[in-house]
Amino acid sequence: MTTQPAFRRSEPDARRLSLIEACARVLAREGIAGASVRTIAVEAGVSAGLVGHYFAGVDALIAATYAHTGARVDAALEAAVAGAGNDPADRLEAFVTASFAAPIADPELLATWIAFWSLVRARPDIAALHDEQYRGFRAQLEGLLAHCGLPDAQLRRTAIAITALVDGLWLELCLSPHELAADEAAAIARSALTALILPARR
Amino acid sequence: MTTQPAFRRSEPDARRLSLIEACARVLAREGIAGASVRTIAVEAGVSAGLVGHYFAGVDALIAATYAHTGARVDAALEAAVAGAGNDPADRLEAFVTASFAAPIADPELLATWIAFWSLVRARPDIAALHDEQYRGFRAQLEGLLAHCGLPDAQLRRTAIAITALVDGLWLELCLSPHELAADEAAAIARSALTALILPARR
DNA sequence: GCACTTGTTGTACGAGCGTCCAATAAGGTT
DNA sequence: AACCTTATTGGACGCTCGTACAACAAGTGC
Repeated sequence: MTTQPAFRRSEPDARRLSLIEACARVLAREGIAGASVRTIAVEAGVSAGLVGHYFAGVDALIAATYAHTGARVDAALEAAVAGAGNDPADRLEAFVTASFAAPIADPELLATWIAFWSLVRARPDIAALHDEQYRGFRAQLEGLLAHCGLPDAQLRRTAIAITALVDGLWLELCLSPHELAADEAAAIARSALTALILPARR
Repeated sequence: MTTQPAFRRSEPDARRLSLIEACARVLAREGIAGASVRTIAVEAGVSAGLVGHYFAGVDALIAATYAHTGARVDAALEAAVAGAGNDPADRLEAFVTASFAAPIADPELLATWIAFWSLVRARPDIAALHDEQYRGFRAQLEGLLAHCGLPDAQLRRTAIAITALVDGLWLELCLSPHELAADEAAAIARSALTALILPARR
């Protein structure tokens, strides 16, 4: 009888990624309070000590998870815009409504996102990641708005309003999924978008 | 030489309140991770054991803090509407913009609020409080919208959109206070509100 | 088949956590 | 002045936390 291996080695990058994904799942399920080294390690199917081998500490793992999740969102939004053709209005609408379709509208991702928000005030490194993410999101939105003919003077405020709307709908989608469905959120975002940019374009 | 008292007794209600307020301050400053019994007790200037005397546990204290904070917000919004006169449009605008003036626009209150949001998924009791708070907010908003002549068919979606906008602006106000000031948020909310209800009223 | 690298485990440590509870003392009553 | 109620303290309990580290073993090259 041949004894099977007690564990399998992984490519360092693959193991890093699996830890990050496990961290995201734990954050989504239990919130920041449950995101301990041991819980995350169990979720990833490894021992607790391994976390220290790949990350400087649990704080660094959480920050890496934030960065990874943010990149996922960015990529999905970019793909949605790229697939929307050349009409500026179509591209803008695709950008906004992509937030309420797969893979972004995933409840797990939204819950993870809220966990990150709750860390911003107490953790300067998380705050820096947030600011970066936020600037990128708003810059892209301002660009799309400019191509739609929105006057420069209104770009900033309109972008802030739309971002706030999207974030607020994300919140509701995550906190009260029984009250608001993703497709209704998308519909609300679409009509609100029209209402917000309509007055300025005529 | 007369020895001064080692501690002072308080009216039970006053002590309860001081614990709740201390909890809110800790939540705002350190987030949910720092809201331990000992930290809160130090913040309130009492011993750790006293928390157990007034609340079933730290979870109950946090829930009570949520309820208290929610009631504070409700009262401020109600007062704003009451002081806005009789014109339906004025009352609606007062309701929305009150969210960005004292005492609601307080960074500490906003940070506390985000800490609560991060608890909703993992804590059924907090989720229940959230739903209650949310229903109340939206019901009042729908009432104000109806008085402005908005068709019944659009009440729900418009109320959701405005609520999302307000929550999203709160978020930004709290997470990036250096990027967005309360008065600019109020201006954005005001003009967005106009844009959102304008198309439906003509 | 041996040696080497290093991914992985398990344990140990100190600190902080929530909770419980006996002892203390403050403030009012008689 | 003696007394009673109970708000308040401070310490003890068992637990989980993050981190560090020595021992182990999987996979690779020779």
